[in-house]
Amino acid sequence: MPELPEVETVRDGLERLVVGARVRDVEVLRGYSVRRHDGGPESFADQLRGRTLTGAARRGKFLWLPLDDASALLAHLGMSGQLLVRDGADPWVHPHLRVRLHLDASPSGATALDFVDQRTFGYLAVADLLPTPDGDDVPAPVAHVARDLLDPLLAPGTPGRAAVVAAVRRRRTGIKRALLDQTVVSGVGNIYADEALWHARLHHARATDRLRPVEVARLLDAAEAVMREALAVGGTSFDALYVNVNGESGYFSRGLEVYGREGEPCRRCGTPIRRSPFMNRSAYWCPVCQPAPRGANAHP
DNA sequence: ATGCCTACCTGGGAGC
DNA sequence: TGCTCCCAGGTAGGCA
Repeated sequence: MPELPEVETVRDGLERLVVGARVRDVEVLRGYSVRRHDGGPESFADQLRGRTLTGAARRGKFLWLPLDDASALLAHLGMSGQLLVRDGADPWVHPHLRVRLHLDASPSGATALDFVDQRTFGYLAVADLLPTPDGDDVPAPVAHVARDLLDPLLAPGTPGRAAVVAAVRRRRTGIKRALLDQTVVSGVGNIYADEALWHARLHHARATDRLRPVEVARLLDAAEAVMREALAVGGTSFDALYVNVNGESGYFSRGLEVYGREGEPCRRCGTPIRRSPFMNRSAYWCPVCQPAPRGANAHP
């Protein structure tokens, strides 16, 4: 569910509310939610108990809280994960609560950090922080993930941004597949991919190696812009499944131009928006503004 | 090495 | 009501 703007909204909330807090105790209610932690649920709890949360960082859709011992609490929200900050003495237990960190010494008064996850595709883990060539540290499971379009090292006009354009064009696949590949550029998911392609007037099945550099550059600009707009209003929510750390929804669903609008008129040309099967999901697109390449029926 | 596909889960809503 | 089917914002791992 959450893409970069939603994860960044959560990161920002954690930075405000739980950095500086100490983990007093850990309850793992569903072992599967820590399956990517080496050592299992007991080890997960042991490595967190007594540690202080010293920051809140993010790359793409991966989020982590560095600890006071050169490791970090890593979170991926998957399709339905939430991190909710509690401050009551006896906080409500959400039906999909998977892990609860009991906190003390929190400057904001937070008493618990809850990991709630309906579909359980998300996870928490404690992992070592590894240095990158550019000087920042990332948890080991994030080492293969590319930087994202809000990263200063990928800002427009930088060599980093040009390298992303080249990496996209080097792929031998459809442009949307490349945009969703987190090892090419991270943070873009199904919603913002479709939005960016609509803004850039590109069909999702266009071959990467037949796009001109300027077309790819405009697509990346569009993806960055739409994610910044979404972030400014707290992200995209269709329902209570995506919420910030206070349980509140964002407002960007109002700003979506194509995603979820099958049959409704394109806001540029009035043509009904189409929905096509794509990677076991859907691609939403305007057949006039985003003409399909030849042979797109074989690879919709 | 690179690209594609499926599995991993739970639940809401539509259709019968 | 209740069953079945379809759909959902993601990623890793295994296969060709």
